[in-house]
Amino acid sequence: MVTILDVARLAGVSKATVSRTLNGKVFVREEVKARVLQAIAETGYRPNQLARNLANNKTNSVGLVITNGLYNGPFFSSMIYHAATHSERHGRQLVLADGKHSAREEREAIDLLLSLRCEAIMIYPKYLTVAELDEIIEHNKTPLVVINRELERHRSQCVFVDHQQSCETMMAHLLEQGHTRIAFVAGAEASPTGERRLAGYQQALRNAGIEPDPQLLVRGSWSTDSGYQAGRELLARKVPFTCVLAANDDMAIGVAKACYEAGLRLPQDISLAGFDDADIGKYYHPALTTIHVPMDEMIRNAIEMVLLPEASPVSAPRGELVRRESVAACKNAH
Amino acid sequence: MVTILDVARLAGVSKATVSRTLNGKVFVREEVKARVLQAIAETGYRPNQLARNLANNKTNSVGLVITNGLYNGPFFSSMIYHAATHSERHGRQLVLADGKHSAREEREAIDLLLSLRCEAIMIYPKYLTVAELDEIIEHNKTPLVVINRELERHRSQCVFVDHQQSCETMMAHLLEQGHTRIAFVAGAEASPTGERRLAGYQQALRNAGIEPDPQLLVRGSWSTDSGYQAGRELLARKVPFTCVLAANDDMAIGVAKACYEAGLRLPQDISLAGFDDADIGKYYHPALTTIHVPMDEMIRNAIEMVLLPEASPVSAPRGELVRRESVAACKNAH
DNA sequence: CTGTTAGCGCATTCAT
DNA sequence: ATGAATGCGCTAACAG
Repeated sequence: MVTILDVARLAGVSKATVSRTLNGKVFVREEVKARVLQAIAETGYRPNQLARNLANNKTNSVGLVITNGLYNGPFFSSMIYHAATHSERHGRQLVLADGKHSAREEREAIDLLLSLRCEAIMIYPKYLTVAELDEIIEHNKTPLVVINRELERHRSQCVFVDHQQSCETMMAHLLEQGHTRIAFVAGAEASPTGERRLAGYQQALRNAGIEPDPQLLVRGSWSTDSGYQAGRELLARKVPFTCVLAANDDMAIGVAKACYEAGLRLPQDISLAGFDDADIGKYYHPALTTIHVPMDEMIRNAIEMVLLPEASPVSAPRGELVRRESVAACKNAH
Repeated sequence: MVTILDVARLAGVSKATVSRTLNGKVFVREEVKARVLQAIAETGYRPNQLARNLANNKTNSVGLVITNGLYNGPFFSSMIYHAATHSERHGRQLVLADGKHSAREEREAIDLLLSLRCEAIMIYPKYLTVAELDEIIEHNKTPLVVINRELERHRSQCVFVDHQQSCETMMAHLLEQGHTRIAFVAGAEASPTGERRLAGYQQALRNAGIEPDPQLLVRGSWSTDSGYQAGRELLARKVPFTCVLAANDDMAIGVAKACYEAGLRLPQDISLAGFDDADIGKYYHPALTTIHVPMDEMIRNAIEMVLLPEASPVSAPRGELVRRESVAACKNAH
């Protein structure tokens, strides 16, 4: 591998001069600069970022910890997309680390990013609890921001949306359409997001004077397939309902498949709604009513929090109802 | 930041000893080791990977260049997922670099990864031509593998599937179902993948004694929305067709939306098929007939090629027909 | 404007 | 088994 020294020798200058012409902070005589550039071209020299970063004690990179198994779905691919875009916008390289399947591994992923000397770290936690995250933040010097968790002790180190209230917004819409027998496909157990959405569902029902019927509740695990299974389960119970709300769009689409298989029409026979506003929802038939989670804004906020600590704190973005075709007025409504 | 020296001092040993207990290659007296570990715990020391990598001249990382704007779709999210999984399996960290919007920027992304001293680099090119890729491979010492391009001069540095023949396989199925008026929604212009699929479409038609009708061909740009527009365009032309083949699943779903809007039923009125076997296809209604592109296998091969150069070369995986519900026998068939 | 020197933090000789 | 010294490739004073 050709180093800066090789270039310096070939150009008949010192390493420092090569470094200078490369970094352009200090003036170098045009003639000398030309010789150096020439030597660089001839040797095919490429600065070693490792050495550079070590010398500067600065890496120009931000890390993102998420569970690899999740990259796949539309939700996380959108997250990675925005993370990469906004990192780039701030001149930083995005480094991904896999949180895998346990709190310990999520910690290790953070450690890896820390040892890589990322300037800042973002984490979309799956296993680490709020208390553990608080502790990690407190024991670390590098800026750390948690995505999708509310950290009461660290308001400037988290971005999130209020899932419960988003769900209540959705429920208000559903109830307004005359639905009262609304089934709910919950997210994975122990998922804070899932629990908040479930809580919103139950709260909205009670506010409307309706006691949640356990027969109308079934648990999925976020995947489309789990939504499909949940839909079948719901149908098999033979309890009446006119509307299904799934805790994310993927599961909603799974539910739709189960309905279609049972010969039901959407939205004429069953109304359906989800959460997240995945791209597919817009093109699905019928187009899926959902709650838009402002991923772009969340990630942008997260990156700015962590890269521009002096920036004014931003308010939590809110989920927004997106009315499309999959929810119709309830025909049985009196 | 606490360094190895701080730990050494606190433990009353030399830096070398700390390094040794950390790397475990050389024996260290248990008692001393314990003291060192103790000191590490007390100081919260975390080895600096930069320094470590520089000293070892080795980074344990592999780079992946793709166009950020593409992260979003199911195709690329699946790619990133598998890339991360297989890198991990080989103990390597995946680093993403954005190829952005031009050949120059794709080159820069490679350069970045090179300067980061990734051990190996994978690229899913969008703008760089085969000739340029050949040249890049020849001028570089670090292993480089190109995904989704056939490099005749570098058989061991590329993984790909034969899109034309995959398309012919699909067409054979469609023709077999009695369709003769088959519309085609092509991919983005100048996309080799798109062109190969288009060529397969036309070739299959000619082989069946049917002259491709330009009225049945419309160009999209891979996105669902472009598929939707293409579908509307097709319908607006008022030329008869019984089947639409889209160059990827996203566009197929866009076409489906256009059909539904026009009051057409799938597959009774129009058969529909796509490519890539995106997850959604399985749950779409009707479930989408498609060609499975073995992303998992491709990426695994790519990583092994580049990390285990002595491994025996693998044969190109083939796209496989996945028959589902969106294609029905042509009722007009004589 | 340019060369010299001294680190950045760690791994690895070579001695002991 | 452990310590001292050297170097990885580069940047940043410090001189001149």
